[in-house]
This record gives sequence, structure tokens and C-alpha cells, in this order.
Amino acid sequence: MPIKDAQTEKLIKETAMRLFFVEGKIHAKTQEIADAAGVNRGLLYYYFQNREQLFEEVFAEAMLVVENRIKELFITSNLGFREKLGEFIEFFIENNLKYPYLEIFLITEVNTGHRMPPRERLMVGMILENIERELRKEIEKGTVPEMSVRQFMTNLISLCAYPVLSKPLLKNLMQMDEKTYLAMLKERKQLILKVLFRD
Amino acid sequence: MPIKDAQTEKLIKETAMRLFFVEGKIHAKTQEIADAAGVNRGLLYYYFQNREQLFEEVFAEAMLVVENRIKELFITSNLGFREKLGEFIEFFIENNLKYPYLEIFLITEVNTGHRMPPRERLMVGMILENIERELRKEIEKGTVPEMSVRQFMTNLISLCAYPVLSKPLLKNLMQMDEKTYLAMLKERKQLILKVLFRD
Amino acid sequence: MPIKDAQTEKLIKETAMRLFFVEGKIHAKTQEIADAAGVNRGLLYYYFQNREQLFEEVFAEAMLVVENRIKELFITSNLGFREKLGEFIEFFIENNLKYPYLEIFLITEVNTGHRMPPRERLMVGMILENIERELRKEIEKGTVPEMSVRQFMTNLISLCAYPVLSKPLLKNLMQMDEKTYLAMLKERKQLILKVLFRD
Amino acid sequence: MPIKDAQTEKLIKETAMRLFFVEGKIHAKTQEIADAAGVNRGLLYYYFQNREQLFEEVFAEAMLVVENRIKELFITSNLGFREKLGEFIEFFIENNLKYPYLEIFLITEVNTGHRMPPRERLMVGMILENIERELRKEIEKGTVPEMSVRQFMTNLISLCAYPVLSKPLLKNLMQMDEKTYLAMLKERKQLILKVLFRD
DNA sequence: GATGAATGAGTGTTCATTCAT
DNA sequence: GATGAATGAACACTCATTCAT
Repeated sequence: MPIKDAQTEKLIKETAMRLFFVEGKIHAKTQEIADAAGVNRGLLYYYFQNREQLFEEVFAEAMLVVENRIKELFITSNLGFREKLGEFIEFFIENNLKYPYLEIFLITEVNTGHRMPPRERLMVGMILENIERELRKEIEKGTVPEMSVRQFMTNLISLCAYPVLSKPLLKNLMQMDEKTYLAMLKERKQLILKVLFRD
Repeated sequence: MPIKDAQTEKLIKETAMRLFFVEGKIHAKTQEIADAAGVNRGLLYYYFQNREQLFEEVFAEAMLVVENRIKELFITSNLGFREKLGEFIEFFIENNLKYPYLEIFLITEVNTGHRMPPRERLMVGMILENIERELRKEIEKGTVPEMSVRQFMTNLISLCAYPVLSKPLLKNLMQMDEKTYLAMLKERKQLILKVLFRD
Repeated sequence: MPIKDAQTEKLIKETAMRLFFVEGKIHAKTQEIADAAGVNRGLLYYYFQNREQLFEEVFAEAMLVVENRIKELFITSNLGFREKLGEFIEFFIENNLKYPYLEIFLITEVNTGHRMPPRERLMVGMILENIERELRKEIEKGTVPEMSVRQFMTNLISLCAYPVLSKPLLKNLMQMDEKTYLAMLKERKQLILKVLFRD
Repeated sequence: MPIKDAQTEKLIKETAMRLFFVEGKIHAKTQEIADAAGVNRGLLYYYFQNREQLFEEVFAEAMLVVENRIKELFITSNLGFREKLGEFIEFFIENNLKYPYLEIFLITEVNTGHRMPPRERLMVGMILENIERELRKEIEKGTVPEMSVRQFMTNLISLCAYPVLSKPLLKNLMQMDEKTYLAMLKERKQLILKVLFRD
């Protein structure tokens, strides 16, 4: 007996989100999605044109959260440089923990040329300029070794993203249990700043 | 008494390697593989039990190179700490550039629980111990901020792996062309050491 | 006590009639029919048991018009032979122009054994006898070459039906525009009599 | 156990031809076609891209026979006018008897705008001119009543095509059994000439 | 009466795999 | 060794039909 209120569409989307980006079942069959949501398979097509469309909506929704947070931090907010970066690290790690397969999917998609990152919408140009200005000051102060803003951002993102994205791999390689690994990730929020800035 | 020498098997494997890990066509159909190798589809089944088996052999071969290099560096060699790390960075970046989809696949596989990294074979325990010993000295000297060997290794690997693994994404986000990005990666070999060690 | 008057049923039927037999969308989906009628799909099932039932009613209605006219002409009326045939030709051509897909559907249905023509109801036996009587006279007069009533009727119907039924095909083959073709059809009403009778 | 020689493709095509145009199962499912041919359903896709492609090939082949015969008669041959028409009538009736659903399909397709008749390939312009020339002579001689070549051709084709195309309908309406109806059709080859020409 | 939601049977198509030659 | 043919188990998607409100 199906849930009757109009929340069904939301239910399907949330179920799909979980399967795709939490459980990593990017190739989940329409049947699996329907089963997981406890609805009839045909219903997916009632609410979404096809599997692709459902996927796109779910993906877009997930990306939107990231976009909004980034704009909020780097465009709107009035935080100091390190506070901004701190918040960013925090958000980036948390969001990747929440949707462990989102970024890996994005990377794969861009890699294979199936998708382009939304440079425009993200206002990357402006963000990079802002960060460069602040970075130059730090380099002059000697708190950051001489490097381009691109190298700096690459370091920042790498240090945030990779440990989350490859959690099971690193966890296993370094013999850590779930709790210990999560503790380590939590610690990183400070550690990354300590690595980037030599105060 | 093989009439045509066993080059064919090698040809198939190399073609598959290219498709899977160079071009990222992890889901390449048997037909595509056969076509790319210029052989009949049925022939794949003569040399390999099935698609899975072919994939495994190709994957294992690719991983073996990594394993051997790591053992060579961290177990066999007599290099100093920074030299070891320098060589490791160099190799890691180069190998990931050569097979851009190898690590991303490994991560995904371990993430989804379909595969375990070969801890034993890699002698990770011993390597970690060795590195920890050297790391402690550096921390005492004050050239590295206080952190666990696990955090240190996580930083090292993140700084090497992520920029290569997400090359198209970062390249596009930061508006760089292929040449510039490769130059940036080359530069990173020194930069990573500069970030890790505060000499 | 119907709140909205029963026009809706009629609306649906007329819409279906148009789709099926005017526009030739014999396989129109229930959704298309509902959309074209501006009603909800489920409503079709309120008024008609199922799609088949709707189709049957529409088809029966269309056939009834033909039946009535034929009976009127050949059973009831007191017209002379040629007048009867003249009226029949006129009606047959006009009705086929109005519902271009009706006869082709009927033919197909009878061809495939899904349907039988309503011989009884049409009183074909009596009509054939009547016509035969008149035809004999003409043959004796020499205004019609010797032939069975069946051949005669076959000629008559062929000369009326085919040019309408295959209008787009013949129109295109013979390079005629819509207006010219319709003019030709109009002319045929006289021409057919001229071909059948050698006065 | 499948028939192994390369005749399988032919077998599939011939089976499809039979289902589509002999038995009138224009919408035969791929499964029905495969079953009727005694082959696996997937095999259809081995030989033909998809159902549509199979259909097209079968249809094109059937049309080719008609085209060739028409060109042979009206372009190549040196027969006299009535001989040409006699041969055409004969062929047209026979071919329609062989593939009873071919023309009805063609008509429907052209009607619905899904297809255009191959005017160019058929060299309709040239054929119409040739016939017109001969027709004029007959009209002058008084053996044919005054009419355009288009009306004449329309009559000719109608008298040939319709009785075959609607065989089951007419047969039933006029109470004839298969044998009698076929005899009537055979008779028509002379009768049609007798109707067209008043010798 | 009317509607949107839900269902399930069916249908074309893909593809790894097997097999006879 | 190598090939083309053949198979069968999916799988995405469509659509007539039902049902609760």
C-alpha cells in the first residue's frame, strides 16, 4: 500500500540520493531504487521522465548545496582569511562524509568528459582573485611559502578531499577502525591549517 | 605448440589496460575491447575465462608495478628520508598520470567493499614503522609540526594523488590548459616537500 | 443528478472519433485521447469500460451512418437506378473524405479476421437482388457490358472508394495539389457513371 | 538447435515478410517474429539493428519487386497499349494477392505522412506522359470517353487494387467463398479492359 | 463526476557468454 | 587459435487500467 501524499516524489529522490551518493550504488537499477523506496517501478517514470532525469535531479540537488555554501563563504561572508578556510575545510569534509560518492562521481564525470563543472555559477574567477589577494599578504608575512594561488588551492582541496574520498582505502591501509578514522578526520580540520600556515 | 605466438593474449591485455585505466572506459563492453584489439569477441573467452577475469589480470598487473616500486623504495632502498619521499612523490604522480583511472577505480572498489587493499603484500606495517621512526626525528628537530604518522602519510598521499586524480576537474575550475597544468604538477614534486617540511 | 451534464461523454467520443478516423491515429494512447479532449485519463474509464469499449462505440456510431444511408437509398427510396447509384457515389465519396481512415480500418479489421461486416443488418441480400434486377435490364439494353452483379458492384465500389482511401498516395504519385485532387474527386461523381454506363 | 548456415538472415527476413505482409501482422512483436522463424529473439538484433530496420528492409524488398515490374512494363517493354495495361492489371492483382497487406500498409503510411512514395525512382512523370499519348489516341477513336490521364489511371488502379485489398470484406458482403472470389478476380483481368475500353 | 497517484504486464534492446566449425 | 552465429538473462521504459479521495 503506497504512501499517498505528494511526498512520494520526495521519497523517491531521497532514496535515490542515498543509493547513488551515500551507498555508492551509482548504477542502481530502476528496480532497486523502486524497491528501496517501497514504490512501484513504473512510478519512477510517473514522476521523472526516465532514470537519467531522476539521476540528474538528485545530482543537481546535491551539487547545489555545495555551490551555495561556497558562495556564502567566499562571496557573501565577512570572515577573515583563516576563518573562511577553516569553515571551508569543515564543510568540505563534513559534506563528503555525508555523501561519500558525490565527489568521486563528479571527478569521474568530468574526467570522462561527460560533464563540466559550473565555473560560471560558482564564480570561481572572483573567488580565486579574492583568495590570491589574501594569500599574497601571507606569503609576504612569511607564513606561507612562496607559491601560486593555484598551488595553494590545490593543496587545500587535496588535503580536505582525498582523505574522505578514499576513507575505506586509507582506513584499511593504515589499520584504523571507523571511530579512530573519524577522529583523525576531525583532527585534520586544525591540522590542515597548521600545514598550510606556518605560524 | 601455439601456431600464432602468445602475443595475442598480451595484445588483448594491453588493449584492455588502455581502455580501462588510460581512457577510463571501465565499463567497456567485450565488443569494444575486442574491436580495439582488432580481434574477435569470442577470442577473449579463449584467453580469459570471462570479462571479469580479464579485468582482474589487467588490474593486478597495474597494481603490481605500484607495489614493487613502493617496496623497493621503502623496504629495499638505502635512501634518506626526504629522498625516499621525493622518489615516492615522483613515482606516484607519474604513475597516476600514466593510468589516470587506476586509483579512482581502486578507491571506488574499496569504498564499495568489493575489494580489499593488499596490506600484507604491501608490508604496510613495516613501512609505517620505518616512516614513523624518521618522522619522529623531524618533529623533534621542529621541521615538521607535531602529528601522527598517519596524519603525515595522509597529507603526503593526498597532496600527490588528488591533483592528478581530479586533473580535469581542477584544470577546468582553475582555468588552466593542459601544458600549464602539467607544469604545475611537475612543480609540485618540490612544492609538496616544501609544504611537508619546514626547513 | 449529474452535476456536469453528460456532454463530457459526448466530448470524449467526438474527440476519439476525430483522432481515430479523421486524423488516422487508430493507436492513439488513452493519454493522447484524454489530452485532446481536455479531460483526465481516468475519466475515460468512468464513461467507458476500457479503451476497446470506447473504440467500439465510436466505430459503431460511424458505421451506423453508412448503414442508414445505404438502407435509405436502396431499400426505402423510390429513385431510379442511376439516381440511386449517383446518390450512393456521392455519399460514399463524401463520407470517406470526412472520415478518411474509417474504411481503411474496416478493411484491415475484416482482413485480419477481427471483425465481420454486418451483412444481416445491411440487408445486403435484398439490395443485391434489387440491383441485379435493374442491372439485367441495362445489360439487355446494351448500356452495360455483360457481367455479374457482383462484378458490377465491385467496379462501383472500387471506383468510389479507392481514390479517396488512397488520396495522399495518388495525389503525390500524380503530382496534384489538394485543390486539384478534390476537384478531380468531385468530377468523378459523373465520370464513374460514364464509365459504368455506355449511354 | 539453430540452423547454422548463413541463410538465417534470409529466414528471418522471409518470416518477417510473411508475418507483416502476408498475414497482416504489421505490429508483430519481435518475440513473435523470432518464434515464427524458430530463432532466438536476440538474433534479430544480430542481423538487424532493430525491429524498425528489419521492417524497412523487408518493406523495401517488397516494393522493389513492384517498382521493377512497373518500369519493365512502361519504360522498357515494346508492348502495345492494351497489352501493357493487361500485363499491369495481371501483375497488380497477382502481387496484391501474394502480399495482401503490402498496399494497405503503403496507403496508411503515406496517409499518415510517415512515408512518401518514390516518385522519382518510379519515373512516374515519364510513364504518365507515355500513357497520356496513347490515351489521347483512344479518346479520338472514341474507344474511351473523354477524360484526363489522371482520371484514367485512377480508374485503372482502383479497379485493380480495391477488390484485392478488400477481399475479405467484399467476399463476405457478397456471400462468396474463397474459390468463387478468386475466380471473380481472375475474370476481372479481362473485365477491367472491357470496362475501360468500349471496343 | 473528476483527478492524480499507483500498478503490473509487456516490449524492444543490450550484452556477456557459449558453441560449432 | 580464431571466427561468426546463437543464446538467454537482464533492463529501461511504456501504457492500459485501477483506486483512493
